[in-house]
Amino acid sequence: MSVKVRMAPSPTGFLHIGSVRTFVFNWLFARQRAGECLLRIENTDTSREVAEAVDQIQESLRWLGIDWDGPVTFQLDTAERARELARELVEKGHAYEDEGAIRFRQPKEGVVAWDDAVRGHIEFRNELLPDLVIVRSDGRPTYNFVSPVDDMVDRITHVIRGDDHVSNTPSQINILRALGAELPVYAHVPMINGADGRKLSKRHGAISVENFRADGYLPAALMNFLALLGWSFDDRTTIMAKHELVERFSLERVVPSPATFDYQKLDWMNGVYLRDLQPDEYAHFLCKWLEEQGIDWPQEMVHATAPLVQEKIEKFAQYPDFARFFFEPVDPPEDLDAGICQAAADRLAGVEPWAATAIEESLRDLADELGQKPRQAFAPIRVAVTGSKVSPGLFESLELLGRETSLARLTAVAA
RNA sequence: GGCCCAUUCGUCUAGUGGCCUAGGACACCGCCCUCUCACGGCGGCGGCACGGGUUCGAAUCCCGUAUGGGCCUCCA
Repeated sequence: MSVKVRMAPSPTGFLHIGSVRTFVFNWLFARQRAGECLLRIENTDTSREVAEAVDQIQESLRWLGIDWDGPVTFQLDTAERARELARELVEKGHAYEDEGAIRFRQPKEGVVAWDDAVRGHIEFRNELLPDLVIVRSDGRPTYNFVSPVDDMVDRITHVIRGDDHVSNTPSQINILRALGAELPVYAHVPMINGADGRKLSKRHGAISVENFRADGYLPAALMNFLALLGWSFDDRTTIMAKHELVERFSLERVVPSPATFDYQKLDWMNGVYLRDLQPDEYAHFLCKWLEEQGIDWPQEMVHATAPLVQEKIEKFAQYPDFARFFFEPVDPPEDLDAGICQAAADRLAGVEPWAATAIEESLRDLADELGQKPRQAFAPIRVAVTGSKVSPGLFESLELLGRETSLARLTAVAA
């Protein structure tokens, strides 16, 4: 039998990375089993809805490479259907009116239990479950009612969601039973915390997909990282392309305990993906990112610098500072060794051809003649030319900058 | 407070009673490479929350404690 899952964000703002991790699991599961993955916006609480959120959510998912089957649906669209079912429940004695609202009548004895695909057997005593409101006095059905109803109507086979829903599950199961519906398989995946063990929030760093996009992470790297938060393939595999994740994912290997979001590991992983790109691909993604950030440096030059920075930075957000000297004037400190800069300028004036290897040869000769170690001699030259003690390869940078600019920067220090 | 859940290096995790002298990755430290930074190579540091059981044998099973989290809204 084919599986069917749903991703169910609420449109209250940008897509939170924790929700996305849950969606990644849903998506991987569905794609692996050649099933369906729906996108349902849970907008039952109209007061918290943010207008642009619905578009934003889709844009974020598309960017990450997560697609969905069929049109986007809205929880509110099934409100009428839910109201009818609520009335039926009242007629059958499974629910009752209470000050204009309708409450679900929980069974008063026994237990409600399910075998969670992630956490195993879980059970609750019915007598402890409150009779929850399923339709508000203003007629809008509540989340805990519409959600199982939609799952029933959509014939969802696996409900894969955050474990903050564990406590809602017994009530939703009782509702589904009262409705005569078949139960889906439940899989409650652990939450993601910040380094302090608290819920991941702004003060921890990037939290929405848009944040990560703006920081210059690659979608494939982000997905790889997210998939590994609470799931693993084996004891050693960490870098996995999308198709490999799809092939290898399984709910059985999702762990039940919460995970901490490790930004450093994400950075490392993104660096791995960045370095693995073909040079032209790298340049292409870099240009796209710069454009998104509103930085309009000449594309041709950006392309030329790409091979010089590819192995040096872990995310595109580091590019502007690292490569700025290619595009803008530098402002080196006063205390540079003017002598060696002038000597370098003199030497470089006659280098032919103006290419990294010839430049390197010439500067090494200079260092040699001055009786200095290369690292010692090149330091002031680097600062004079790039404005920083840390930069892409010096000789390649000089080549790219061109003789004129290079000499100008070197002599500017001497002046 | 009640109910439910979780607990292996700092972090992500492997581990389903003997393969564990607990493995890998990130981070960190050291060395090598080296024009800086990074990459790469080599090495190091570091963990089964605690206490009881069960068993010939427990990170793995059971009970308790502690800690953390979730839910207990006419929020989702």
